[in-house]
Amino acid sequence: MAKKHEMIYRDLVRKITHQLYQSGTFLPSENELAALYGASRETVRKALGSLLENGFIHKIKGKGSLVLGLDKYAFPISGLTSYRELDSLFDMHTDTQVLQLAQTTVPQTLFHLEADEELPATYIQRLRIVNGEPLVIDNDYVLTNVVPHISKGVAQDSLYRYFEETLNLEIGYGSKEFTVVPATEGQRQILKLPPNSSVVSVKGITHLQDNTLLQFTESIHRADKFKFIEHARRKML
Amino acid sequence: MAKKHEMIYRDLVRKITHQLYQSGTFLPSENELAALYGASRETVRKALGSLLENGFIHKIKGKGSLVLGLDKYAFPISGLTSYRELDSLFDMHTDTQVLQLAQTTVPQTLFHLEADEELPATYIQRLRIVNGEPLVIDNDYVLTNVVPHISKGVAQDSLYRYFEETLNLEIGYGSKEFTVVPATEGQRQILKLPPNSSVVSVKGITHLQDNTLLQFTESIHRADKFKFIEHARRKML
DNA sequence: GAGTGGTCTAGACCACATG
DNA sequence: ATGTGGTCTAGACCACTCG
Repeated sequence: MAKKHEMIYRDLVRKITHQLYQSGTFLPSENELAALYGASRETVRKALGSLLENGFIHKIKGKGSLVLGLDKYAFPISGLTSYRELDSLFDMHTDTQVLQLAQTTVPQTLFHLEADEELPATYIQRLRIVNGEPLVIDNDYVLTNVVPHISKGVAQDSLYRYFEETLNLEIGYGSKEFTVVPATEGQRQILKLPPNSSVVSVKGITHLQDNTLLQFTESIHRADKFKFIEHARRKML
Repeated sequence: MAKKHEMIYRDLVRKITHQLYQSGTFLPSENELAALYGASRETVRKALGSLLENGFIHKIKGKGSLVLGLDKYAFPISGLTSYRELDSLFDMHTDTQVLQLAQTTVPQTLFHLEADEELPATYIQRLRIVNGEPLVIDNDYVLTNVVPHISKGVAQDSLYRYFEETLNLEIGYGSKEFTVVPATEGQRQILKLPPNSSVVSVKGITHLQDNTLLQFTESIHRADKFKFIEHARRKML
Protein backbone atom coordinates (compact mmCIF):
# COMPACT_ATOMS: atom_id res chain seq x y z
CA MET A 1 0.00 0.00 0.00
CA ALA A 2 2.87 2.37 -0.65
CA LYS A 3 1.69 4.94 -3.14
CA LYS A 4 4.58 6.51 -4.96
CA HIS A 5 3.47 10.10 -4.69
CA GLU A 6 2.89 9.65 -0.96
CA MET A 7 6.37 8.24 -0.50
CA ILE A 8 7.79 11.24 -2.31
CA TYR A 9 5.58 13.59 -0.29
CA ARG A 10 6.69 12.08 2.99
CA ASP A 11 10.33 12.11 2.00
CA LEU A 12 10.13 15.75 1.01
CA VAL A 13 8.32 16.69 4.23
CA ARG A 14 11.03 14.95 6.19
CA LYS A 15 13.78 16.72 4.29
CA ILE A 16 12.07 20.08 4.77
CA THR A 17 11.37 19.66 8.46
CA HIS A 18 14.92 18.41 8.99
CA GLN A 19 16.12 21.40 7.01
CA LEU A 20 17.89 19.40 4.36
CA TYR A 21 15.87 21.70 2.16
CA GLN A 22 15.92 25.04 3.95
CA SER A 23 13.13 27.57 3.94
CA GLY A 24 13.76 30.35 1.48
CA THR A 25 15.51 28.03 -0.96
CA PHE A 26 14.07 26.19 -3.93
CA LEU A 27 13.47 22.47 -4.17
CA PRO A 28 15.12 20.60 -7.03
CA SER A 29 13.11 21.07 -10.23
CA GLU A 30 10.27 18.73 -11.06
CA ASN A 31 12.38 17.01 -13.69
CA GLU A 32 15.22 16.52 -11.24
CA LEU A 33 12.86 15.15 -8.60
CA ALA A 34 11.34 12.81 -11.16
CA ALA A 35 14.80 11.48 -11.96
CA LEU A 36 15.73 11.32 -8.27
CA TYR A 37 12.70 9.26 -7.30
CA GLY A 38 12.46 7.29 -10.51
CA ALA A 39 8.97 8.63 -11.12
CA SER A 40 7.21 10.51 -13.86
CA ARG A 41 6.87 14.23 -13.61
CA GLU A 42 3.11 14.06 -13.06
CA THR A 43 3.65 11.82 -10.07
CA VAL A 44 6.18 14.23 -8.62
CA ARG A 45 3.68 17.00 -9.23
CA LYS A 46 1.07 15.11 -7.20
CA ALA A 47 3.49 15.04 -4.26
CA LEU A 48 4.27 18.72 -4.70
CA GLY A 49 0.53 19.38 -4.75
CA SER A 50 0.27 17.89 -1.27
CA LEU A 51 3.17 20.00 -0.05
CA LEU A 52 1.37 23.03 -1.47
CA GLU A 53 -1.89 22.13 0.22
CA ASN A 54 -0.19 21.80 3.56
CA GLY A 55 1.70 25.03 3.31
CA PHE A 56 5.20 23.60 2.98
CA ILE A 57 6.02 25.19 -0.35
CA HIS A 58 4.91 27.91 -2.70
CA LYS A 59 5.36 27.42 -6.41
CA ILE A 60 6.51 30.20 -8.68
CA LYS A 61 6.13 29.71 -12.40
CA GLY A 62 9.41 29.81 -14.24
CA LYS A 63 11.41 29.70 -11.03
CA GLY A 64 10.66 26.72 -8.88
CA SER A 65 9.17 25.42 -5.64
CA LEU A 66 10.03 27.69 -2.75
CA VAL A 67 10.32 26.08 0.67
CA LEU A 68 8.20 27.92 3.24
CA GLY A 69 8.00 25.89 6.45
CA LEU A 70 10.08 27.91 8.80
CA ASP A 71 9.62 31.27 7.17
CA LYS A 72 9.97 33.97 9.76
CA TYR A 73 6.59 35.44 8.95
CA ALA A 74 4.71 32.17 8.89
CA PHE A 75 2.32 31.27 11.64
CA PRO A 76 3.32 28.21 13.60
CA ILE A 77 1.31 25.30 12.22
CA SER A 78 -1.21 24.67 9.50
CA GLY A 79 -4.50 22.88 9.33
CA LEU A 80 -5.11 21.80 12.87
CA THR A 81 -8.38 22.04 14.68
CA SER A 82 -7.76 22.91 18.28
CA TYR A 83 -6.22 20.78 20.95
CA ARG A 84 -8.03 17.63 20.06
CA GLU A 85 -5.79 17.15 17.07
CA LEU A 86 -2.84 18.98 18.54
CA ASP A 87 -2.58 16.28 21.15
CA SER A 88 -1.73 13.65 18.62
CA LEU A 89 1.20 15.67 17.34
CA PHE A 90 2.77 16.93 20.53
CA ASP A 91 3.13 15.45 23.95
CA MET A 92 0.77 17.39 26.12
CA HIS A 93 -0.09 15.22 29.11
CA THR A 94 -3.64 14.83 27.95
CA ASP A 95 -6.21 13.10 30.09
CA THR A 96 -9.65 11.99 29.05
CA GLN A 97 -12.54 11.62 31.47
CA VAL A 98 -15.68 9.85 30.33
CA LEU A 99 -18.52 11.84 31.88
CA GLN A 100 -21.49 10.14 30.28
CA LEU A 101 -22.23 7.12 28.12
CA ALA A 102 -25.81 6.32 27.25
CA GLN A 103 -28.29 5.34 24.56
CA THR A 104 -30.32 8.23 23.19
CA THR A 105 -31.27 9.82 19.91
CA VAL A 106 -29.43 12.61 18.15
CA PRO A 107 -30.79 15.94 19.40
CA GLN A 108 -32.73 17.42 16.52
CA THR A 109 -32.33 21.13 17.08
CA LEU A 110 -28.62 21.01 17.77
CA PHE A 111 -27.81 19.62 14.34
CA HIS A 112 -30.62 21.12 12.30
CA LEU A 113 -32.41 17.85 11.75
CA GLU A 114 -35.97 17.58 10.54
CA ALA A 115 -38.41 17.45 13.41
CA ASP A 116 -39.67 13.94 12.84
CA GLU A 117 -36.33 12.20 12.59
CA GLU A 118 -35.31 9.79 15.28
CA LEU A 119 -31.73 8.66 14.98
CA PRO A 120 -30.83 6.19 17.75
CA ALA A 121 -27.27 6.75 18.89
CA THR A 122 -24.78 6.17 21.64
CA TYR A 123 -24.14 9.42 23.46
CA ILE A 124 -20.65 9.91 24.83
CA GLN A 125 -19.60 12.94 26.79
CA ARG A 126 -15.90 13.28 27.48
CA LEU A 127 -13.76 15.89 29.15
CA ARG A 128 -10.30 16.57 27.75
CA ILE A 129 -7.81 17.72 30.32
CA VAL A 130 -4.53 19.17 29.10
CA ASN A 131 -1.75 19.87 31.56
CA GLY A 132 -4.23 19.67 34.40
CA GLU A 133 -6.67 22.14 32.87
CA PRO A 134 -10.11 21.07 31.63
CA LEU A 135 -10.15 22.44 28.10
CA VAL A 136 -12.63 20.65 25.90
CA ILE A 137 -15.95 18.84 26.28
CA ASP A 138 -16.61 16.38 23.46
CA ASN A 139 -20.21 15.37 22.91
CA ASP A 140 -20.41 12.51 20.44
CA TYR A 141 -23.50 10.84 19.04
CA VAL A 142 -22.52 7.64 17.26
CA LEU A 143 -25.32 6.11 15.24
CA THR A 144 -26.46 2.78 16.65
CA ASN A 145 -27.20 1.21 13.27
CA VAL A 146 -23.55 1.60 12.34
CA VAL A 147 -21.89 0.98 15.70
CA PRO A 148 -24.22 -1.03 17.97
CA HIS A 149 -22.24 -0.83 21.14
CA ILE A 150 -19.45 1.25 22.62
CA SER A 151 -17.79 0.27 25.85
CA LYS A 152 -16.47 2.64 28.44
CA GLY A 153 -12.95 1.40 27.73
CA VAL A 154 -13.26 2.36 24.07
CA ALA A 155 -14.62 5.79 24.98
CA GLN A 156 -11.72 6.25 27.35
CA ASP A 157 -9.24 5.37 24.62
CA SER A 158 -10.14 6.56 21.14
CA LEU A 159 -13.33 6.24 19.15
CA TYR A 160 -11.52 6.58 15.86
CA ARG A 161 -9.06 3.86 16.66
CA TYR A 162 -12.00 1.61 17.56
CA PHE A 163 -13.86 2.47 14.37
CA GLU A 164 -10.92 2.00 12.08
CA GLU A 165 -8.84 -0.72 13.66
CA THR A 166 -11.40 -2.92 15.39
CA LEU A 167 -14.52 -2.42 13.29
CA ASN A 168 -12.68 -1.76 10.03
CA LEU A 169 -14.84 1.23 9.26
CA GLU A 170 -13.29 3.72 6.91
CA ILE A 171 -13.82 7.39 7.67
CA GLY A 172 -14.70 9.31 4.53
CA TYR A 173 -15.45 12.96 4.96
CA GLY A 174 -17.19 15.45 7.14
CA SER A 175 -17.99 19.06 7.72
CA LYS A 176 -17.40 21.27 10.69
CA GLU A 177 -19.00 24.49 11.82
CA PHE A 178 -17.31 26.87 14.25
CA THR A 179 -19.31 29.32 16.30
CA VAL A 180 -18.86 31.23 19.53
CA VAL A 181 -21.68 30.86 22.04
CA PRO A 182 -22.28 31.63 25.71
CA ALA A 183 -21.40 28.73 27.97
CA THR A 184 -24.28 26.86 29.52
CA GLU A 185 -24.40 26.42 33.27
CA GLY A 186 -23.32 22.79 32.97
CA GLN A 187 -20.42 23.63 30.67
CA ARG A 188 -19.30 26.38 33.03
CA GLN A 189 -19.12 23.94 35.90
CA ILE A 190 -17.28 21.26 33.99
CA LEU A 191 -14.75 23.66 32.47
CA LYS A 192 -14.56 25.73 35.66
CA LEU A 193 -15.36 28.96 33.86
CA PRO A 194 -16.44 32.26 35.41
CA PRO A 195 -19.99 33.55 34.78
CA ASN A 196 -20.76 35.02 31.36
CA SER A 197 -18.02 33.05 29.68
CA SER A 198 -18.03 32.18 26.01
CA VAL A 199 -17.07 28.88 24.50
CA VAL A 200 -16.28 27.81 20.95
CA SER A 201 -18.69 25.23 19.64
CA VAL A 202 -17.42 22.99 16.86
CA LYS A 203 -20.26 20.98 15.39
CA GLY A 204 -19.34 18.21 13.04
CA ILE A 205 -20.89 15.46 10.98
CA THR A 206 -18.84 12.47 9.92
CA HIS A 207 -19.53 10.07 7.06
CA LEU A 208 -17.89 6.79 6.14
CA GLN A 209 -16.19 6.19 2.80
CA ASP A 210 -19.36 4.53 1.54
CA ASN A 211 -21.34 7.62 2.51
CA THR A 212 -23.01 6.08 5.55
CA LEU A 213 -23.75 8.65 8.23
CA LEU A 214 -21.62 7.73 11.24
CA GLN A 215 -21.50 10.40 13.86
CA PHE A 216 -22.57 13.82 15.07
CA THR A 217 -20.22 15.73 17.34
CA GLU A 218 -20.29 18.93 19.29
CA SER A 219 -17.01 19.94 20.86
CA ILE A 220 -17.10 22.72 23.43
CA HIS A 221 -13.77 24.51 23.74
CA ARG A 222 -12.67 27.06 26.28
CA ALA A 223 -12.69 30.17 24.12
CA ASP A 224 -9.51 31.63 25.56
CA LYS A 225 -7.54 28.53 24.64
CA PHE A 226 -8.95 27.94 21.20
CA LYS A 227 -6.89 28.52 18.11
CA PHE A 228 -7.42 27.52 14.51
CA ILE A 229 -4.86 28.04 11.80
CA GLU A 230 -5.38 27.78 8.10
CA HIS A 231 -3.11 28.00 5.11
CA ALA A 232 -4.81 29.23 2.00
CA ARG A 233 -3.75 29.55 -1.59
CA ARG A 234 -5.35 31.99 -3.95
CA LYS A 235 -8.00 30.01 -5.74
CA MET A 236 -8.19 30.85 -9.40
CA LEU A 237 -11.55 29.27 -9.98
CA MET B 1 -7.04 32.03 -20.29
CA ALA B 2 -9.64 29.26 -20.26
CA LYS B 3 -8.10 26.24 -18.64
CA LYS B 4 -9.91 23.11 -19.64
CA HIS B 5 -10.21 21.56 -16.20
CA GLU B 6 -11.56 24.83 -14.83
CA MET B 7 -14.19 25.00 -17.55
CA ILE B 8 -15.24 21.48 -16.69
CA TYR B 9 -15.22 22.30 -12.98
CA ARG B 10 -17.38 25.36 -13.46
CA ASP B 11 -19.79 23.53 -15.73
CA LEU B 12 -20.18 20.73 -13.21
CA VAL B 13 -20.67 23.18 -10.32
CA ARG B 14 -23.36 24.90 -12.32
CA LYS B 15 -25.09 21.64 -13.13
CA ILE B 16 -24.94 20.54 -9.50
CA THR B 17 -26.20 23.80 -8.05
CA HIS B 18 -28.94 23.90 -10.67
CA GLN B 19 -29.74 20.31 -9.75
CA LEU B 20 -29.19 18.93 -13.21
CA TYR B 21 -27.10 16.50 -11.23
CA GLN B 22 -29.04 15.95 -8.04
CA SER B 23 -27.52 15.28 -4.65
CA GLY B 24 -27.56 11.62 -3.78
CA THR B 25 -27.01 10.58 -7.39
CA PHE B 26 -23.75 9.80 -9.17
CA LEU B 27 -22.08 11.92 -11.77
CA PRO B 28 -21.36 10.36 -15.16
CA SER B 29 -18.22 8.23 -14.97
CA GLU B 30 -14.83 9.75 -15.59
CA ASN B 31 -14.64 8.14 -19.00
CA GLU B 32 -18.06 9.47 -19.94
CA LEU B 33 -17.16 12.95 -18.74
CA ALA B 34 -13.92 12.79 -20.70
CA ALA B 35 -15.88 11.97 -23.83
CA LEU B 36 -18.51 14.60 -23.03
CA TYR B 37 -16.00 17.39 -22.66
CA GLY B 38 -13.54 16.14 -25.26
CA ALA B 39 -10.82 15.93 -22.64
CA SER B 40 -8.53 13.27 -21.33
CA ARG B 41 -9.46 11.40 -18.22
CA GLU B 42 -6.68 13.01 -16.16
CA THR B 43 -8.03 16.43 -17.03
CA VAL B 44 -11.51 15.42 -15.95
CA ARG B 45 -9.98 14.08 -12.76
CA LYS B 46 -8.43 17.46 -12.07
CA ALA B 47 -11.87 19.04 -12.27
CA LEU B 48 -13.34 16.36 -10.03
CA GLY B 49 -10.52 17.02 -7.59
CA SER B 50 -11.69 20.61 -7.28
CA LEU B 51 -15.26 19.47 -6.72
CA LEU B 52 -13.97 17.17 -4.01
CA GLU B 53 -11.97 19.92 -2.36
CA ASN B 54 -14.98 22.18 -2.23
CA GLY B 55 -17.32 19.58 -0.84
CA PHE B 56 -19.52 19.14 -3.89
CA ILE B 57 -18.89 15.44 -4.36
CA HIS B 58 -17.58 12.38 -2.60
CA LYS B 59 -15.82 9.71 -4.61
CA ILE B 60 -16.35 6.03 -3.95
CA LYS B 61 -13.97 3.59 -5.56
CA GLY B 62 -15.67 1.17 -7.88
CA LYS B 63 -18.92 3.12 -7.80
CA GLY B 64 -18.58 6.70 -8.86
CA SER B 65 -18.70 10.34 -7.84
CA LEU B 66 -21.57 10.99 -5.46
CA VAL B 67 -23.12 14.45 -5.55
CA LEU B 68 -23.33 15.99 -2.06
CA GLY B 69 -24.20 19.66 -2.27
CA LEU B 70 -27.73 19.68 -0.99
CA ASP B 71 -27.55 16.59 1.18
CA LYS B 72 -30.00 16.93 4.00
CA TYR B 73 -27.31 16.44 6.62
CA ALA B 74 -24.80 18.80 5.09
CA PHE B 75 -24.10 22.13 6.65
CA PRO B 76 -25.04 25.06 4.47
CA ILE B 77 -21.87 26.28 2.80
CA SER B 78 -18.24 25.29 2.65
CA GLY B 79 -15.00 27.13 2.93
CA LEU B 80 -16.07 30.60 3.76
CA THR B 81 -14.49 32.81 6.35
CA SER B 82 -17.19 34.85 7.97
CA TYR B 83 -19.10 37.73 6.55
CA ARG B 84 -16.23 39.32 4.76
CA GLU B 85 -16.29 36.66 2.10
CA LEU B 86 -19.98 35.92 2.47
CA ASP B 87 -20.71 39.40 1.23
CA SER B 88 -19.25 38.72 -2.15
CA LEU B 89 -21.51 35.73 -2.66
CA PHE B 90 -24.81 36.97 -1.38
CA ASP B 91 -26.47 40.33 -1.43
CA MET B 92 -26.37 41.53 2.11
CA HIS B 93 -26.65 45.31 2.04
CA THR B 94 -23.08 45.69 3.19
CA ASP B 95 -21.66 49.09 4.01
CA THR B 96 -18.04 49.94 4.58
CA GLN B 97 -16.89 52.87 6.70
CA VAL B 98 -13.26 53.91 6.57
CA LEU B 99 -12.39 54.81 10.17
CA GLN B 100 -8.68 55.42 9.81
CA LEU B 101 -6.09 55.72 7.07
CA ALA B 102 -2.52 56.58 8.03
CA GLN B 103 1.16 55.81 7.55
CA THR B 104 2.65 53.72 10.35
CA THR B 105 4.68 50.58 10.82
CA VAL B 106 3.32 47.10 11.36
CA PRO B 107 2.78 46.54 15.11
CA GLN B 108 5.42 44.06 16.16
CA THR B 109 3.73 42.25 19.02
CA LEU B 110 0.43 41.74 17.24
CA PHE B 111 1.99 39.68 14.47
CA HIS B 112 4.87 38.08 16.35
CA LEU B 113 7.55 40.06 14.57
CA GLU B 114 11.10 40.35 15.76
CA ALA B 115 11.59 43.33 18.00
CA ASP B 116 13.92 45.29 15.75
CA GLU B 117 11.88 45.12 12.58
CA GLU B 118 10.35 48.25 11.20
CA LEU B 119 7.97 47.61 8.35
CA PRO B 120 6.50 50.85 7.01
CA ALA B 121 2.89 50.37 6.03
CA THR B 122 -0.37 52.06 5.28
CA TYR B 123 -2.79 51.41 8.12
CA ILE B 124 -6.43 51.14 7.19
CA GLN B 125 -9.20 50.60 9.67
CA ARG B 126 -12.60 49.83 8.26
CA LEU B 127 -15.95 48.99 9.76
CA ARG B 128 -18.17 46.50 7.95
CA ILE B 129 -21.84 47.09 8.47
CA VAL B 130 -24.25 44.36 7.41
CA ASN B 131 -27.96 45.01 7.39
CA GLY B 132 -27.43 48.04 9.59
CA GLU B 133 -25.40 46.18 12.20
CA PRO B 134 -21.69 46.85 12.73
CA LEU B 135 -20.18 43.38 12.49
CA VAL B 136 -16.52 43.46 11.60
CA ILE B 137 -13.55 45.77 12.08
CA ASP B 138 -10.83 45.20 9.52
CA ASN B 139 -7.36 46.44 10.42
CA ASP B 140 -5.07 46.22 7.41
CA TYR B 141 -1.39 47.03 7.24
CA VAL B 142 -0.31 47.21 3.59
CA LEU B 143 3.45 47.37 3.15
CA THR B 144 4.58 50.68 1.70
CA ASN B 145 7.40 49.21 -0.35
CA VAL B 146 4.85 47.19 -2.32
CA VAL B 147 1.95 49.63 -2.41
CA PRO B 148 3.22 53.20 -1.91
CA HIS B 149 -0.11 54.92 -1.62
CA ILE B 150 -3.72 54.05 -0.93
CA SER B 151 -6.46 56.60 -1.34
CA LYS B 152 -9.57 56.81 0.75
CA GLY B 153 -11.64 55.93 -2.29
CA VAL B 154 -9.76 52.69 -2.75
CA ALA B 155 -10.13 51.82 0.92
CA GLN B 156 -13.83 52.52 0.65
CA ASP B 157 -14.13 50.21 -2.34
CA SER B 158 -11.93 47.13 -2.23
CA LEU B 159 -8.24 46.74 -1.56
CA TYR B 160 -8.08 43.49 -3.49
CA ARG B 161 -9.66 44.94 -6.55
CA TYR B 162 -7.12 47.77 -6.42
CA PHE B 163 -4.21 45.40 -5.96
CA GLU B 164 -5.23 43.04 -8.71
CA GLU B 165 -6.95 45.20 -11.31
CA THR B 166 -5.16 48.52 -11.00
CA LEU B 167 -1.71 47.56 -9.77
CA ASN B 168 -1.65 44.15 -11.44
CA LEU B 169 -0.37 42.49 -8.29
CA GLU B 170 -1.09 38.79 -8.05
CA ILE B 171 -2.13 37.45 -4.68
CA GLY B 172 -0.31 34.23 -3.92
CA TYR B 173 -1.01 32.67 -0.57
CA GLY B 174 -1.51 33.43 3.07
CA SER B 175 -2.24 32.05 6.46
CA LYS B 176 -4.92 32.88 8.95
CA GLU B 177 -5.18 32.36 12.67
CA PHE B 178 -8.50 32.37 14.51
CA THR B 179 -8.70 33.12 18.20
CA VAL B 180 -11.30 34.38 20.64
CA VAL B 181 -10.25 37.34 22.74
CA PRO B 182 -11.92 39.88 25.04
CA ALA B 183 -12.96 43.01 23.17
CA THR B 184 -10.91 46.13 23.83
CA GLU B 185 -12.66 49.27 24.93
CA GLY B 186 -12.32 50.80 21.47
CA GLN B 187 -13.67 47.71 19.74
CA ARG B 188 -16.61 47.62 22.13
CA GLN B 189 -17.55 51.14 21.23
CA ILE B 190 -17.23 50.67 17.50
CA LEU B 191 -19.16 47.40 17.46
CA LYS B 192 -21.61 48.59 20.13
CA LEU B 193 -20.96 45.61 22.36
CA PRO B 194 -21.88 45.24 26.03
CA PRO B 195 -19.09 45.07 28.65
CA ASN B 196 -17.10 41.85 28.93
CA SER B 197 -17.82 40.86 25.35
CA SER B 198 -15.63 38.56 23.33
CA VAL B 199 -14.64 39.00 19.73
CA VAL B 200 -13.11 36.66 17.19
CA SER B 201 -9.73 37.84 15.99
CA VAL B 202 -8.64 36.62 12.58
CA LYS B 203 -5.01 37.49 11.97
CA GLY B 204 -3.69 36.99 8.49
CA ILE B 205 -0.57 37.46 6.43
CA THR B 206 -0.80 37.75 2.68
CA HIS B 207 1.98 37.15 0.14
CA LEU B 208 2.10 37.82 -3.57
CA GLN B 209 2.69 35.12 -6.16
CA ASP B 210 6.36 36.05 -6.26
CA ASN B 211 6.54 35.59 -2.48
CA THR B 212 6.71 39.29 -1.65
CA LEU B 213 5.14 40.10 1.68
CA LEU B 214 2.11 42.29 0.97
CA GLN B 215 -0.14 42.72 3.94
CA PHE B 216 -0.91 42.02 7.57
CA THR B 217 -4.52 41.96 8.66
CA GLU B 218 -6.43 41.64 11.85
CA SER B 219 -10.18 41.30 11.50
CA ILE B 220 -12.26 41.71 14.63
CA HIS B 221 -15.61 39.95 14.37
CA ARG B 222 -18.58 40.11 16.69
CA ALA B 223 -18.33 36.69 18.30
CA ASP B 224 -22.06 36.04 18.28
CA LYS B 225 -22.25 36.52 14.54
CA PHE B 226 -19.15 34.64 13.56
CA LYS B 227 -19.34 31.34 11.78
CA PHE B 228 -16.74 29.31 9.95
CA ILE B 229 -17.52 26.19 8.02
CA GLU B 230 -15.07 23.67 6.72
CA HIS B 231 -15.36 20.59 4.59
CA ALA B 232 -12.74 17.97 5.27
CA ARG B 233 -11.78 14.75 3.62
CA ARG B 234 -9.98 12.02 5.44
CA LYS B 235 -6.35 12.53 4.63
CA MET B 236 -4.51 9.32 3.96
CA LEU B 237 -1.04 10.78 4.25
C1' DG C 1 17.84 30.05 -25.41
C1' DA C 2 17.65 27.10 -21.53
C1' DG C 3 15.21 25.95 -17.53
C1' DT C 4 11.15 26.20 -14.88
C1' DG C 5 6.35 25.11 -13.62
C1' DG C 6 1.24 24.66 -15.86
C1' DT C 7 -1.56 22.07 -18.74
C1' DC C 8 -3.02 18.20 -21.44
C1' DT C 9 -2.94 13.74 -23.67
C1' DA C 10 -3.53 8.58 -24.65
C1' DG C 11 -2.53 4.94 -22.93
C1' DA C 12 -1.64 1.32 -19.12
C1' DC C 13 -2.39 -1.57 -14.90
C1' DC C 14 -4.57 -1.98 -10.47
C1' DA C 15 -8.29 -2.52 -6.69
C1' DC C 16 -12.86 -2.32 -5.89
C1' DA C 17 -18.07 -2.91 -6.67
C1' DT C 18 -21.84 -5.13 -8.97
C1' DG C 19 -24.40 -8.31 -11.32
C1' DA D 1 -16.86 -10.03 -16.71
C1' DT D 2 -17.59 -5.27 -16.90
C1' DG D 3 -17.34 -0.73 -15.22
C1' DT D 4 -15.69 2.27 -11.79
C1' DG D 5 -12.19 5.26 -9.64
C1' DG D 6 -6.78 5.28 -8.18
C1' DT D 7 -2.29 5.40 -9.80
C1' DC D 8 1.40 6.00 -13.01
C1' DT D 9 3.82 6.80 -17.32
C1' DA D 10 6.27 9.23 -21.31
C1' DG D 11 5.66 12.45 -23.94
C1' DA D 12 3.99 17.12 -25.71
C1' DC D 13 3.23 22.20 -25.90
C1' DC D 14 2.80 26.53 -23.44
C1' DA D 15 4.03 30.77 -20.46
C1' DC D 16 7.14 32.40 -17.58
C1' DT D 17 12.00 33.81 -15.65
C1' DC D 18 16.61 34.83 -16.25
C1' DG D 19 20.97 35.41 -18.09
